[in-house]
Amino acid sequence: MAPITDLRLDRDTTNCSIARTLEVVGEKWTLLVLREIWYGVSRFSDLHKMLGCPRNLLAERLRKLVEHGILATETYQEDGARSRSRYVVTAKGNDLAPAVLGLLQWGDKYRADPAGPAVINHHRDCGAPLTVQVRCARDHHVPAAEVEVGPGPGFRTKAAPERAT
Amino acid sequence: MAPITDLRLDRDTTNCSIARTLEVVGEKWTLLVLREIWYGVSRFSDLHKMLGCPRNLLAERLRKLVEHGILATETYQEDGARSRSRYVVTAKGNDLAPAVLGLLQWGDKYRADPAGPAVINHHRDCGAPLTVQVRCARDHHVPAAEVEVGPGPGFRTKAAPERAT
DNA sequence: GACCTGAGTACAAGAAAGTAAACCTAGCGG
DNA sequence: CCGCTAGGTTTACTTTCTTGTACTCAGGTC
Repeated sequence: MAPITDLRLDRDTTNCSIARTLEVVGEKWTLLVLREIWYGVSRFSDLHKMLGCPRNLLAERLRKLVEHGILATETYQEDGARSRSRYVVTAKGNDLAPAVLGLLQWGDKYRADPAGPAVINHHRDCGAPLTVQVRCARDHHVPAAEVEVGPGPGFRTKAAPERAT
Repeated sequence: MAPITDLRLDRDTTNCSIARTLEVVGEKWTLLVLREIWYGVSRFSDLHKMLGCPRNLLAERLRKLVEHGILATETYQEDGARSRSRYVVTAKGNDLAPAVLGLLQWGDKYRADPAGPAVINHHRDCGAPLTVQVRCARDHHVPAAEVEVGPGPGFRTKAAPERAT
């Protein structure tokens, strides 16, 4: 990745989508909660069992994820049991899949268990395994070295060095 | 995303590439440091200026990233100045690009600044803007709803409920 | 030889986040 | 109507992070 122009030292760093995403999902456990739910675990106590994280943190993370529309709660009732609630991933939550699968892919490549990856993702429709890729609008595969970073419409500089009037 | 089989309640969660990746880059500031370096900021004091994070944390994050081979230090010398060191991203670091651009993409979609994104990434070779996509080996574009999660070679169950001999 | 700059290290004090474990509450089954 | 279970709260404690200053060290400038 290389900057196309100088995004450099007077750039206003407060408008950053990466930072804003991390505000929502950057805390410890948050992405792992999401992972578990993707993997099919949906109830509070099961999540707690799988993750081994403190219950209050789990509760807090779930609340935040629901608040941000990444998860939703559903109530359901099994025969002869009282109604329960469980968590499901929304479309907004599913849009985090590229990012999370990107982390998974990196871990598989560089920090894998000797035995290999614990899970493998496939395309439901054709059975082939998945990769996360950066693509351009003309559908070229774009390796990181060919990424060019440039200013967008929300680009700002901070405290433009204007002289006193 | 849906599990193909029950990865469920007796799954051994210690073999997880997502968790292992987050051990390296999951702390506060780490991915933002990487962002700055991708954006062309490479010197300690400049990184400090841009991020506004405590110097000791910046030093610690940089050390860890270098330790893990995501960054490397280079020394360089400008005319008539003494030699300095700066940080550059390695190939291993560049492999985090899909994950980080995935976070960026999500932020652009759901938490954008009113003015729009601060940066836009293009394909250097053709100028077209980028997206991060999940693709299968047969090159289908795979939306999250078509991702099927199954056990891999490193899949383990924990404390298999074996009877006493 | 005194001072400046870049690249850190060292320390202290307070705030925030994370951890551990006990406690609470609503239904159901007996 | 007692206890069990799922789904949380509360409270106490520990670790990290933040804020902010001070110090080091090397090479170059004045």
